[in-house]
Amino acid sequence: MATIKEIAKMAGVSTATVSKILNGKDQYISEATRQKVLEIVEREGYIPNGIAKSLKMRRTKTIGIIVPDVMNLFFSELARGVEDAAEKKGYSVILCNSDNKEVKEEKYLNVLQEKMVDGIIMTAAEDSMNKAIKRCKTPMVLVDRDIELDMSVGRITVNNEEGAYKATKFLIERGCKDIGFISSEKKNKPSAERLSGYIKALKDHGLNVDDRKIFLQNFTIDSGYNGVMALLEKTNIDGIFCGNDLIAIGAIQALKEKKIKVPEKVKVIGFDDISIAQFIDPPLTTIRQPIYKLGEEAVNMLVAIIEKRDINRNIVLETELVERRSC
Amino acid sequence: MATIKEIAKMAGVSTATVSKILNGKDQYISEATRQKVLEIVEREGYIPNGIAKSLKMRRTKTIGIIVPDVMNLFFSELARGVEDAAEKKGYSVILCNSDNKEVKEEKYLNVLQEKMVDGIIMTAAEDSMNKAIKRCKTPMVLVDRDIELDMSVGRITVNNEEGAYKATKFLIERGCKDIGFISSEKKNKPSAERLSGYIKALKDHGLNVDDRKIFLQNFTIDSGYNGVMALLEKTNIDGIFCGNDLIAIGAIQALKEKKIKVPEKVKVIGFDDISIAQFIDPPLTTIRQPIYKLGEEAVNMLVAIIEKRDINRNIVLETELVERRSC
DNA sequence: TTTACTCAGGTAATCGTTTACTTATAATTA
DNA sequence: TAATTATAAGTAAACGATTACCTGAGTAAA
Repeated sequence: MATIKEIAKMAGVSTATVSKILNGKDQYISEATRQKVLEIVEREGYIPNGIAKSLKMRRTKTIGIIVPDVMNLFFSELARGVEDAAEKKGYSVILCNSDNKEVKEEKYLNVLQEKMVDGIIMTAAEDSMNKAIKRCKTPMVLVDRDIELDMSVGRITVNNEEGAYKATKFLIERGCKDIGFISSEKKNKPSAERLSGYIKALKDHGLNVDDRKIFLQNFTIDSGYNGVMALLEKTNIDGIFCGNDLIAIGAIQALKEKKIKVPEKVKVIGFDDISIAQFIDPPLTTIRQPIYKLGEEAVNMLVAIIEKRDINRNIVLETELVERRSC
Repeated sequence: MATIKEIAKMAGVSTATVSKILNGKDQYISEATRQKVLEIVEREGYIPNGIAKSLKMRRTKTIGIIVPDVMNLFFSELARGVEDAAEKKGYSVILCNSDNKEVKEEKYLNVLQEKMVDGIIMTAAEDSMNKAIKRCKTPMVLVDRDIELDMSVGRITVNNEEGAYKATKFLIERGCKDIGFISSEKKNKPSAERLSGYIKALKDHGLNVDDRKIFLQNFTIDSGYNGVMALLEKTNIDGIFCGNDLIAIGAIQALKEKKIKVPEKVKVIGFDDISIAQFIDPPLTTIRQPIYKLGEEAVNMLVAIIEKRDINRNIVLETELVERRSC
């Protein structure tokens, strides 16, 4: 692979001249040499060494994104939003899957710092990550899950409590009296917030909160299935608010197995509106999060932090109820 | 951020010594200095600058992956397989979404080369990419789609024709006489191969190939929907082989809308076995591709090429029919 | 005593850019 | 004419690691 030095020699100019031309700092370069250099660059298929450039410039035009799992539709959409926005701004993105494991999160945080990424977008598993995050000097924005932390990092979340409130209220208005809640553990922030919204809505409408109707495990299809099975053993339900759409999918599957009709006997509402929510049977009523936008906004905020522009470092996006046929 | 020079000064040793210790080349380092250096490294939270390292070592321990769209479940699973395997081997992965657009593919190919990735894994849209690919000096393996090219790149594909043959044969054995085929355009290699398998199976079983039963558009849910609508206008069908599961989802949706029962009136079989195939209604019978494994194998092959180990550069994985309730 | 070898570390070139300075010439101004 | 300015380059020092080669002390063998 040719280097700038060789290109310079071929063109009979200095490396400085080549560099200036390639970077548009050609105010004081004659058109003749400009053309000649460009020609040789083209002919040789010269590609500048970005690593050398990064070393000198102290920036890599690369950001890292740490998510639990890209195979999860929520995070694949988030990742896509991030990548699209990053690409527009001239950044590449390094993808890391943490499986919600602290040890992997910490490892990736380290790798990304070694690779000198300009910034990191992260969905951190738990509050216990805050030491590691604090130690990290790279600009960072936390997405989806808020972490107890000082204000040095950006945060982009969704109004979970209000979304959950809307969902629960919707079920109540459709006549449900015994509403179950299936979600992830409380140490998962969004899950905890959705639980609050659920409880608040019940109380506001004179329904009482019944622990036997609450099942907290994971944000997975399996948990949805398990949740329904567990709930049905202990109590009666005529509606389920699922902490996310994957849970809703598992829940509906379990209900079908039990020959319980959705929405006639039990109404189900999800959270997220992942892309397949409309294609399951029945099409899922759910609380839509602007997932793709979450990713875009994360990049915008991150780049602002990187460029030391002054911006709002705490964005909360709103949700929207999407009515389909599962309620 | 501290540099190796500062660490060396604090420890009262040379940078060479620090470097050797950090890289395990400490055969000729006394335990005392080793401890002292490690202590200071720990205390200062020193993280070596990977960019500088990469410049000197001429490798980045990073690979790039170019796929049409991570939001597509097929590619998110592929990406996950790649990332997991890469992580195990100490590589990071830069994610690029091409939307099947040549201009984006070429752009990313360039960016990745500038970033000096050690290798590239790619699902290239069309044969027309082969010039750009040939020009690229970085080790590369093509996944999912084969491209007319000399043997300098690795390829990992699936036996599409045989899978399609199995699928079509399965429908025939279930009593279907009028079998439609909905898939992507022919310039998409896997789609073309699946078409061949479909045709071969029909011929082998004495059924004739009817152009009105073939609809080629995209590998999307919408295309599945459009395909069914188009097919129903022109002809009768009692079975559909869908070029992938997304198409099958759209097809089933269209059939439901038309009040045509699946599988009673029309049997549907997909291709891929993406993670949600089992959760749609009815659960989708499909030809499973080892998608995750495709990603893993791609990394293994790529790393072998990077390390100049001699290996088979053309792997074809087998498919497997997964029977569920849509047939 | 001399030679040779092992041990424990240091010196400095190198990777491929960018860019603050410098230089040289030509053009303009006073 | 002299001084200034604009134009068109070139020089070389970083950026932060790695590592081939070098050094000097101690030890063992001849």
